[in-house]
Amino acid sequence: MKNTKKNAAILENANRLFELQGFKGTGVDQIAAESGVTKRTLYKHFGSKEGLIRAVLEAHETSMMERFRQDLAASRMTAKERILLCFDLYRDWFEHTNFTGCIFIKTLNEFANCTPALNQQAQGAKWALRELILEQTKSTRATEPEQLADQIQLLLEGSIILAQSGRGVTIIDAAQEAAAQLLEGA
Amino acid sequence: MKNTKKNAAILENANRLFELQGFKGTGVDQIAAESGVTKRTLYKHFGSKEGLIRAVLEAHETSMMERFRQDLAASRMTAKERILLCFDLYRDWFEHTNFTGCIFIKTLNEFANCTPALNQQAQGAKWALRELILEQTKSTRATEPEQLADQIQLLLEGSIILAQSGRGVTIIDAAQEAAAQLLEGA
DNA sequence: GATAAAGTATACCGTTCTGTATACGTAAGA
DNA sequence: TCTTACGTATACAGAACGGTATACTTTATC
Repeated sequence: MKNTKKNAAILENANRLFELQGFKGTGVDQIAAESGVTKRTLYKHFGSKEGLIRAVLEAHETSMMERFRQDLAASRMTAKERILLCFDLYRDWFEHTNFTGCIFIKTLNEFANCTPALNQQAQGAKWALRELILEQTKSTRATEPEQLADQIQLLLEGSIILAQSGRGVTIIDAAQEAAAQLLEGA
Repeated sequence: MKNTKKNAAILENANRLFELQGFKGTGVDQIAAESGVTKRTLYKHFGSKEGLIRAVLEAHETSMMERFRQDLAASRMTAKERILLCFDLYRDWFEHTNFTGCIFIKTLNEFANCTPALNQQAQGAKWALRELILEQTKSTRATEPEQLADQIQLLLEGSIILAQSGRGVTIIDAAQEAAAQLLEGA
């Protein structure tokens, strides 16, 4: 019991600090300190910094996908509406005070050429999102659901970058509009 | 003369290593060593690591924009064709053996909450790209050139992320297709 | 050819990094 | 109650970090 509570605290703080400062910009000491835990304990639980990052990414992917599935299944909507709802979810994310970009994108950029395991994990998360979108595009009876799913994801990923680029939250409106247009044409 | 040659060598190597390993993942020692220069010289030229990063970003933005303007002005094309050509340029970039993502996106992700100056510089580069796209969308006589430019950039930025995510280079085809469709509808 | 700038080699400073060792407290189950 | 497992506090090892100092050598210019 205590075990899982400490564990969760470490994961939460690690996730927060990694998002704020990046992976290589965050020391294990800081994570341990802010989690109210000694380094010794942290290393008992996760083995290494890389092990901790793996755990953080896994937890993040799980909660992200759960969140998506919940929100998409919540109300009775058409597939098209569900796809457009994704952009609303992103809008909420961007409006959150602590928005600092996507942790998987951070992973891809920090570890691409030095830690393949982490890189693959981040790629896996992005792929999972695509599969989720694909489920929806298939339901729209679009002629090319795979390409449509790719295009929706392109807009979503792009919106993360531009939201980070000082473009206001309004960038998501342009993305949503584009998605609507693509859905119409498919 | 020698001065500028050393200077260029440092900038090139720093750019390459930052792209490969990230900013915080690359030490000044390595940059100096691989540039055939002592740390002393590097610090004489750029003052600090942050100064070097600033110079790298500035040089990168300059050469990127020059490259774009050259390629877009090369042949006689319609504005729509020029916009679609941007996706071909990105395809070339992705196919390059050393593609490791966008250095400005790396900057946004590594320095968002600890070095505002670098963050602003990266935002500036993304904004410059948008302005370049906007010039083209205005020429298409689209009803909403600003939103259209945003949408084109969304697709371009998204394609960088998905190209890094193990999705093949083919992702750029989906992006280009989407752009064509948006241009048609505008 | 003298002079002054700029480069080199090398060593160092203080800090921070990941990761470990030692020694002590605490909780719970047999 | 005793043991086992897990936590703490603290200190340290060894390396890498950004940045600087000293002393020697090259290079360009007047």
